[in-house]
Amino acid sequence: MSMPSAVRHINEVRVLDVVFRQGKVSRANIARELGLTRSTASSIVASLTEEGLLVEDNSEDDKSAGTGRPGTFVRLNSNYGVFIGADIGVGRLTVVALDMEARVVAQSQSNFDLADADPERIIQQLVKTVKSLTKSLSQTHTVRGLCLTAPGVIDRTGTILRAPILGWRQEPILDKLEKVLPEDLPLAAENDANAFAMAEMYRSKDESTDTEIYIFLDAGVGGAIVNSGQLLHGQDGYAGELGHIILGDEGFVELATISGSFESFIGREAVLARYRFHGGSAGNIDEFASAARRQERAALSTLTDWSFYLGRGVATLTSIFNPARIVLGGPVAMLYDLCRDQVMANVRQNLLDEHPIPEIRLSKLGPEGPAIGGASMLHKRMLSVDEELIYRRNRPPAGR
Amino acid sequence: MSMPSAVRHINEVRVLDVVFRQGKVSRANIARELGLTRSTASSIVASLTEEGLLVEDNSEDDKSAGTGRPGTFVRLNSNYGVFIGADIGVGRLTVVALDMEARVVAQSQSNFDLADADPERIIQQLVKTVKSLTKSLSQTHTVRGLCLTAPGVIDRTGTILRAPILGWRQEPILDKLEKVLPEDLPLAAENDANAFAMAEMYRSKDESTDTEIYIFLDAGVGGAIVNSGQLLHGQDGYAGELGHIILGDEGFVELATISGSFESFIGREAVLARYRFHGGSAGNIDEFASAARRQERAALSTLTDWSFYLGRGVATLTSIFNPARIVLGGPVAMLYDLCRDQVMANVRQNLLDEHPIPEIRLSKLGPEGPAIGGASMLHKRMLSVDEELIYRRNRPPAGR
DNA sequence: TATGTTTGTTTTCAATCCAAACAAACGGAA
DNA sequence: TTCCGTTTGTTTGGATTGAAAACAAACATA
Repeated sequence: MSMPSAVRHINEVRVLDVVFRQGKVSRANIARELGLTRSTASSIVASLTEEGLLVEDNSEDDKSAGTGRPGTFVRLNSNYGVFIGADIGVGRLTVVALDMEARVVAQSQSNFDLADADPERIIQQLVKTVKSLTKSLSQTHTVRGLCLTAPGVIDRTGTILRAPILGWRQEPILDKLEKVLPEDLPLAAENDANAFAMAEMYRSKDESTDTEIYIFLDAGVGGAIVNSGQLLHGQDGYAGELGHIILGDEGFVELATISGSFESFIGREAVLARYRFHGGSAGNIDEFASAARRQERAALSTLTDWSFYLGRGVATLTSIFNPARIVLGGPVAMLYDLCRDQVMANVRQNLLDEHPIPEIRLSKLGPEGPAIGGASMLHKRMLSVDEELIYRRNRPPAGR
Repeated sequence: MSMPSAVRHINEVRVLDVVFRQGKVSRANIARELGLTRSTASSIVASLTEEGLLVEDNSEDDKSAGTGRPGTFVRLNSNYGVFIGADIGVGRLTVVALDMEARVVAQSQSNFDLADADPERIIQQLVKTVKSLTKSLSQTHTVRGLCLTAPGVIDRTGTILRAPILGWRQEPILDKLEKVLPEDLPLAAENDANAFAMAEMYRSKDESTDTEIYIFLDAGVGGAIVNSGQLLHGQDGYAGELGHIILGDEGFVELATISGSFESFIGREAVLARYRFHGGSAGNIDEFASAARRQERAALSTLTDWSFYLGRGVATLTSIFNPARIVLGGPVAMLYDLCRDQVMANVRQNLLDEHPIPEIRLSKLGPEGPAIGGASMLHKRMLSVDEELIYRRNRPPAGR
C-alpha cells in the first residue's frame, strides 16, 4: 500500500464529506473540522478543485463572519457529474440522476410487459431510457456511475440469483449491462428494498444511529437492515427477507410462501383477506383504507388484527436488533397512520418493560425510491474510503 | 490525522495480523502478503521487535525453503503480555489469561453468593482473583488489558443497564473497576453472550464468513450476531435478545418474559415442562437427555416439539440474516445432537426452496467461554486499526 | 567452484503532513 | 483616519514514511 496516496486519499474523501455535509465551507473550517492544518486543507482543496470536484463560491449572501479575515469558500461542483439509479420494478423502469449534492436532477419512467420480461430486452430498454435521460444532461454533466436495482436477490458479483416477480433466475445482469455501456463506467447492482433503505437513510445526513430497519409492505413484505451505515447482505445476498419471519401457525391468507409468515399477516393480500373474513369487501388497499377512515366496523376489526401482528413483528425485530428506528414503506404502509397507537401498544406488550422502543415512522419516498437509493449508494461511495486502495494485499500482478 | 504515523500504524497492525495468522514467517513473506516492499516490511518488523511484540525465531525445525537464501523468521513474542478475560457468571467468577497467540495460559474460578451480589463486593472479589492469577504470570508477562463480561445489557460506556440475574440496574461497572486497577490498563466490558460468540468465532481464524449467529440455550435463551467480524450491539446494547423472538401465541411454559417467545419454546424450563406435558419427569436436562437416548416415548415427543420450534426460530433468523453459520451453545444445546435431522427438516420447511441453509453446529466451548471471548476481543483489538487514530476529528484540545 | 535464486539491508527519492512564519483582509478602538 | 487584534490562506522548512533500485549474503544445484 503506497503510503503517500493512501493518506491523501483518506483526507480527500474526508474533505469531500465535510463539504457535502456543510454545503459551503472555508478552507480553515475544513481544517478545523478534520484536525488538519490549514496548509494541508488548502493543498487538498487545490487538488480537488483541479480535479473539478470542488469550486470556489464567494457569493456574498451570508458571510456572517465576525472578526478577522473572511474565508474563501468552496462547495461541491454540481456540474462535475451525475450518478444514475436505474430500477427495474414491477412492469416499470425508473431512472433517476443525482447530482454531486445528491439532489435529483432528472427522472424518467417507462413501462414493460411483466409477462414477457426477457432480460436482454429489458436491459436494452433500460439503456435506452438511461441514454435519453443523460443526453439532456450531457452538456454539463458527466455520468460518474450507474446502479441497477431490481426486486430480487442479488449477489456480490451483480448476478440476480432469483427474482420471482420478473421470472428470472441466475441472471448475470451486471455482466450483460457492462457489455452495452461505456467501458470505464462504474457499475453496481442492489436489491430494491436495500436501495430504498439507502435512499431513506441518505436523506437524513445524520449518521448517529447505529441500526435502522426498513420494512416494505406490498403484496409481499420485504425489508432491509442498515448497521453503522452499511447494508446487511448476509452470506449470499438473501438477508432482509423480513416478510418470511414466522409469527404464528397460520396467517390471514394462504400464500405461496411460508405459512404463518409476517407477510401472510400484514401483506396486502392478508389485509384484504382478513377484511373479507370480517365481512367487508375491498378491491384494493385504498378502498380498504377509506372504509377504515369512515370507521366501518369490519375495517376497524381488520386493522386491529393487522396491528396485532405488525406489533408482534416489530417487537421481534426490536428484540433482535435494538434499532434506533424502523421505517415503513410501500403501498400498504400507510395503514400504520390509521392505527399507530394500537401498533405501539402491541409492540410494548411483546417486549420487556425496560426495552427501548424504536421510533417507527412512515417513509416519504414514492415508487422512485429504489432508483434514488441506487444512485445514492454511488454518491456515498464517492465519499467513502476505498478500502481496496489501502488494504490491498498482493500488489496487482503486473501484466497478466 | 498525522500522515506518517497513521500509515505506519495501519501497516504495523497488518504485519501483526499476518504474523498472528501464519505463526512464523519471514520478512519477505510479510512483504509479499501485504504488498509492501521488503525494505518496508523489514523496517516495520524492526520497530515491532524493538517494542517487544515480535521476536526472531530461527529454530531449525521446518525451513522447508527450496531455492535461494532462506529467510529469517519472526513470530509473536508470547512473553510480551497477556489479555485478561473476567466473567461474572451465575454465582461464579471465571478469569482467564490469553497470551499473544490467543492461547489460554492461565485460568481461575471462584464462587459467590448470587442472592447477595453486591457490585462493590463482586468487583473486589474479581480483582482479587485477577491479581492472584496474574501474580504467577507477572514474572514473564505484562497485563495488556482486561475485559469484563456479565450476563446483562452493557452500553458503550461500560455501564450495565440491567442484569436481572444479578439483580443489577444502571451499574457503572467499568468506572468502578477502573478505580481499583492500575491507571493505564486498557479496559473493556461486554455482554457474556456476545463474548461467547467472539470466543467461538476467534477460534476459526478464517474471516471469510459474512454473518454468523450464536444462540445460547439455558434457562433463558440469549444470542449474538456477528457481521463482518463485528458484533451487532444495536442502539443501546440490547441487540441479540434472540430468546424474545415471538414464534407463536403461547409457549410450552409460562415465563416471566414474553408469551410465545423463542425461549418459552426451547429454553430449559420449556423442555422440562413439555416433558411433563407428555407424561415424563426429569429434574434437569441431563436426565431428560438420558431418557431421550434410551428412546423413551415422552422424551422423544418432547424432542419432536422442541425441534419444531427450534427449526422455526432458526428459519426466521435465516430469513432475516442469511447467515453462513448458526452456532448453538449453552447447557441445553446438546439436545440438538439428538434430533439434528428433525431440526433441519423443520428449518427447510419454513424457508423457500432455494433459500440457502446455514451450517448449524454445536459450540465446543464450556462455561469459561465468555471469559475467553472477552480476552479475545482485546487480542483482536491489538490486531485492528485504531480508527480513532486515523479519523480523529478535532485534534485533542491541548492541555485540558 | 560457478551460477541462479531468494532474502534482507542500504541508499536515494518522492510524497505527504505539520509547524511556524508571513502577508492579506476584515472589524473595531483610539 | 489610523492602528491593532483576529482570522485566513499561503509559503517555507523539517520530519516521517514507503517505494525503487542496488547490493551483499546465504542457500541449492549443476
